[in-house]
Amino acid sequence: MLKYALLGFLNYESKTGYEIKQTMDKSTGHFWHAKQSQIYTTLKKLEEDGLVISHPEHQERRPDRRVYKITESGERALQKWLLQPVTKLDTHKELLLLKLFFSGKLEKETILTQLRLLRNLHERQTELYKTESPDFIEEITAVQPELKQDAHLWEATRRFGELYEKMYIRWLDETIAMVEEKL
Amino acid sequence: MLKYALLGFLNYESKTGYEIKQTMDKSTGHFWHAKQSQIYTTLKKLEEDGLVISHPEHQERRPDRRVYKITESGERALQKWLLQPVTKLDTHKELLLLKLFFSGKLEKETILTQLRLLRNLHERQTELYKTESPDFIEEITAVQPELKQDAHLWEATRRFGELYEKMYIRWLDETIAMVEEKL
DNA sequence: TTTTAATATATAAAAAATTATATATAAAAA
DNA sequence: TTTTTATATATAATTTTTTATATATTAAAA
Repeated sequence: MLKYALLGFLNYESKTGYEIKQTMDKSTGHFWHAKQSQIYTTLKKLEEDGLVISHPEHQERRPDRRVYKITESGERALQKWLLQPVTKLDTHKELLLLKLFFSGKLEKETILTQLRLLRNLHERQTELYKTESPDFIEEITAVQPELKQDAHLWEATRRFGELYEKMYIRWLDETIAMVEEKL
Repeated sequence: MLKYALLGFLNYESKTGYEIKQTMDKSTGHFWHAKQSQIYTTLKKLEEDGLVISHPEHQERRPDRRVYKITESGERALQKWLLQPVTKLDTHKELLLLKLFFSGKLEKETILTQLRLLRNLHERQTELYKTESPDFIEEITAVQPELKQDAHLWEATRRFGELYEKMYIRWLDETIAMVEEKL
């Protein structure tokens, strides 16, 4: 699927792999991420398949860079993908749940310490969703008001992150209380 | 991390790769899953590393099977891993969010159809959490009451799934309303 | 002013995960 | 009674993802 994420970004404007990485981290990062190396190799494959084209740009005081541009074929592929509905749920990996599942023989306090530590991490993440991400959206639409429709959808994805964190903290509180009482 | 999941299951009792797959699908499936092929190859690696040992069992009317057993070294590795706290959040991939993020140019009705379809999927998943999973936990503790502590933790992981689905549906309802109003 | 960290760019190697393929029996459906 | 589907077992090939490595400049810190 990463290929479609890359096409999605390039459909707004041409970019280098490096720039795409920066943009992703600030926008889709919390529901779709990739390492820089993976972005570079996927861009190469997209070019082999004719969905993007690139040209090198010489730079004076930086390594040369390679700018990628979506092709018509790439636009069609993106459009086709966007029109396909999602027909099954994603599966996720939650390390904390995996550990907890097998923690029946650990001491109560060990489990509680781990749960409380994680609660802190999620508190911090919640703050990030409430501040950083909306700023990012406002910045963009200030400069490019034609992206207002897009911005509503971006905001919906940010909102998902916020609700997710709230849910997680609620579950942690419930689970901490349960462990205190019943284990 | 799959290796620790496998050690976790084998720490309850010896099993074949096939059996582990069945058990995983019914228990950790919603927060930690693996394909059968991956389970087999990871079991092999665990044996090379001395964390499990296996022996083949001849069967009359079935292909021979290979039963894996955790070693002392494996038990120590599992214990050590369980004691390490989780220090950073998992990242997830949510296909629907990725599509939505790039859907600014799609027709309103196309987006709504996709959101409503996904809402159905999540409704069904919610039902599964409310019925299937608790049954599974009750079955086990009926036969092995010494696993009651474990069962509380298993129930907590099931509860996570339930809260997650509720949150997802709430977000879908919010988002559907937003699209109807603002796009 | 030397060292360290950050920015900008990318490839190579290794590990993890998915998809495809293979064999054999039993049970169910056509 | 032939075909299909489900159960039980596993390996091979491919794709995806992560980790490690590489180069060069600028800015910041010691």
